[in-house]
Amino acid sequence: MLEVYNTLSRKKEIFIPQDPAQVSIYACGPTVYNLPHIGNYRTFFMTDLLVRTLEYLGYEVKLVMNITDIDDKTIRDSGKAEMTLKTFTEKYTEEFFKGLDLLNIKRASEYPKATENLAGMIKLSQKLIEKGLAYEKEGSVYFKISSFPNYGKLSKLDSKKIKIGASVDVDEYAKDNPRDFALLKASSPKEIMRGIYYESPWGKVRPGWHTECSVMAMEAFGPTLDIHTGGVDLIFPHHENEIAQAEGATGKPFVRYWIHGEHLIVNGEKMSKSKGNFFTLPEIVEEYGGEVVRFMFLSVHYRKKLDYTKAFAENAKNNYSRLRETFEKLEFLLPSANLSHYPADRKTLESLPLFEAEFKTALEADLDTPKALKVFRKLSRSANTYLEKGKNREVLEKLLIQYKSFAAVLGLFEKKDKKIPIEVLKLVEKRETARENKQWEKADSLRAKVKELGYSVQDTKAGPQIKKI
RNA sequence: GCCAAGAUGGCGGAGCGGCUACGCAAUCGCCUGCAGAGCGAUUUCAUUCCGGUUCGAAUCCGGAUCUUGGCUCCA
Repeated sequence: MLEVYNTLSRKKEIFIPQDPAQVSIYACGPTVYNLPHIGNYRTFFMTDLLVRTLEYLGYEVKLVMNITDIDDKTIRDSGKAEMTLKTFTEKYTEEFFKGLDLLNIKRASEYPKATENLAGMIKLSQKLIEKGLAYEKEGSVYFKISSFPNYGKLSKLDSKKIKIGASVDVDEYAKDNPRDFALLKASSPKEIMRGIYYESPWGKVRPGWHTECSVMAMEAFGPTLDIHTGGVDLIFPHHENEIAQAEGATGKPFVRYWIHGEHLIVNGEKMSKSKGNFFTLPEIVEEYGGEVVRFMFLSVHYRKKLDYTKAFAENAKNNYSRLRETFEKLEFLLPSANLSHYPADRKTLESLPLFEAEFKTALEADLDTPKALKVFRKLSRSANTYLEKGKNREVLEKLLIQYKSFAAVLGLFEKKDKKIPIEVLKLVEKRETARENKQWEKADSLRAKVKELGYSVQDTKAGPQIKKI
């Protein structure tokens, strides 16, 4: 039984999908106007973790994540770059996918784009106008929050008390009430000149940000979906508005479980370009590797702020390496493991189901990855201890299977190691011969050569273990 | 102003009512031609402050102090 924290109730709830055959998840995806930063990816990671956990627990999952490829920022920055909106957003969509791969984030079933869903948005707007929940003004369509009594139920904000921002939008668009939000925005003359518009009953328009998500989510799953994910900052107004639009139109509950991921901050401060503490994913991956970044995410619960600091990153790197070391050792030793030479260690074998149970319990408790990692470490230690005294094939096999099972749920150790070059293998072989003949100087110089090629050799009882540095 | 979240050892950072976090650092041992790396074990050391609940609290409940975040584009 999976328990998740539902923002709607502010409580942990037992998760029961409406359709036992398939869990429906909609995740807010990126706005493709620049390289996503590491905090963005923490949220995408969180959704990936959720999917993997559900699959581990035996569910079939369908995940849909949108790509916002038209909004104020994409229009503005594509203009600055003197590119068409399409070319510009395609470039950053590709970057986004590259980032997912770096973090072993599994692809969603679909990535619908805002620009491809205008028909649905226009239809939704029409329906809301018919119901008296929206109105047209100067070519834009706005949602009238005063007509929707449930407004504020997710964010727990009183719609009358929401502070009106000093945003330019307030005067830029003629709304009845400054708190009303746009479903469709009238395209500006400049936008029309660039071809950024769609024909609608109210003239040439482009989508409002909130509209696309409601439309694409319902397009994929119908009026009610199981889970909707996103970052905490989307609770208000984005998700609040999604609820208003969807429930206003259908009269049915839109989302059964809202799951929000906390932010990543840097040295105790919010990431921002002006503070100079803004990190894109490639920058950090460059230094630590994608799996270590993933490990960082895993080591802090998704509803807790992750304070990214140098010390924290180093810590994660060490912890990660220790786990990986054991994994590699198991893989390395297994082929040469003797069937009967060593006795099967009962204690080790019997501990495996216990670890498995503990691991599962941890994830079921609102995706408690820090605890799951703790169990993983226990397994690692247990494996290490066993390897010191015995190498029975059966035990090694079972340890490795267990190891891989944990790793798969957490999304670790998936990077396929590039094949070791023949050159390196030959050098190592020569070195072994030299060692057998006790030609230590020769052996050492060969080791140095191997190192130059970017590999290290460790002498073990089972022979030399080669690793990429 | 209105909502939230958090304060743990030399450092970083888990823990969510009783039981080992873990990593770094230190010590010992194993392994080794050497080296590195690895592995195991060990010591010292903490729970922001003040109350309360409890047989028992880092953990639950008040209060204080400090820090951070949201209320506006935002993962």
